[in-house]
Amino acid sequence: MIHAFALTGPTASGKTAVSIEIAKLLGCEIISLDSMQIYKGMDIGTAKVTPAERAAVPHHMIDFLLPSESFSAGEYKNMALKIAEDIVSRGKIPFFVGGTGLYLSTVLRPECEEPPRSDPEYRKGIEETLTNDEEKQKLFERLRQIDPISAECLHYNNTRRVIRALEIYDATGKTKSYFDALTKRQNENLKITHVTIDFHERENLYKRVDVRVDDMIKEGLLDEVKALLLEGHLDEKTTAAQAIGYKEMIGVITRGENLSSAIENLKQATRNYAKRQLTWFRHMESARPVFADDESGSMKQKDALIKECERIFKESLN
RNA sequence: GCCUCUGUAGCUCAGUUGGUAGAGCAGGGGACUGAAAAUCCCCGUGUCGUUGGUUCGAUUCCGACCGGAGGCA
Repeated sequence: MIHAFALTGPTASGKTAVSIEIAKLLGCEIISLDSMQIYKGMDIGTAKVTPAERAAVPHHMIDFLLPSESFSAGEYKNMALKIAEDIVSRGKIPFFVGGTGLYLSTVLRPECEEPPRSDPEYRKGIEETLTNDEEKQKLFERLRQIDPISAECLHYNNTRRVIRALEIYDATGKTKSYFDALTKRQNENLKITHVTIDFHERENLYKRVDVRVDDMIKEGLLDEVKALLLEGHLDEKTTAAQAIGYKEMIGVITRGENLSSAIENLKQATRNYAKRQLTWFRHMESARPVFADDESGSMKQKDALIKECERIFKESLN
């Protein structure tokens, strides 16, 4: 049985600073819970922990892939759990920190028969047939025949997930809902103490997002993306090229789009993303919210926030 | 000064041959099981610039006025 900590929250909520302090205080190693910080060279745009921070506290699941390589939540789970065991064997506490909700949810599920890896060729083949609304509905209808349970919780417009559900069936002859059912119960081997940072006043978060984006630009996000492009690691089709901050800069560099409007778009996309993250974490059963601002809307001192989180983690150790 | 266009949701704009209006974006809520920084779903009352007039009824037609854009001087 592994006992791990998790700290989640929307982008720019201050997770990193809190996590470093907690890790030092309670003896943790950090496992990044972030689908973009896995990539080498994507530092500024992902607000990756600095070398100094990494020297102070060991970080895992960072910088091990090129942006041109693909990755998945399943691989994340396998790798991260192995690392967590390793950390425990060294007498430290594994500490998941980041904003990718799916990765945390996946880690929390029990290990059992695994659904197949997703196949880009299969995806592309189907996507090409989806030229209009009618085709989408037809595809959805096929899923409804095969796996009505999965179809029920999907909208036919969400072709990405409709395709995934069909892919599982076509590859294995078993439905997506079959695999889902296997993991419905809790992972008995993992106990998690999960704190999520929230805001009473949404505007406080959005202001921080704007400041963060301006900082990224000052730190040289545009040059970072230029360099990645030159090295040929950021071609348009990869996941990494869709990352917020990267897609906008790619537009500036390769399509001559206006930089200041790209920055505005980047801020907007980040705010929208932060809201989605909030929704995800607020509804996670494991999540215990800690607010970065008080009810009247004024921001808490950083130390106060750290103390609050520390108290929850500390108590969970007994 | 004259002429033309224009003023409708936080923003950009549709629209009503006269019966008080609707899209996109923003904003809010939600979903999420190996692409997830992705993908998708739900939520639209606002002095229809102001003020007179015509009309049973005006945001819609007419006049004046006040903004804005352009043209001629």
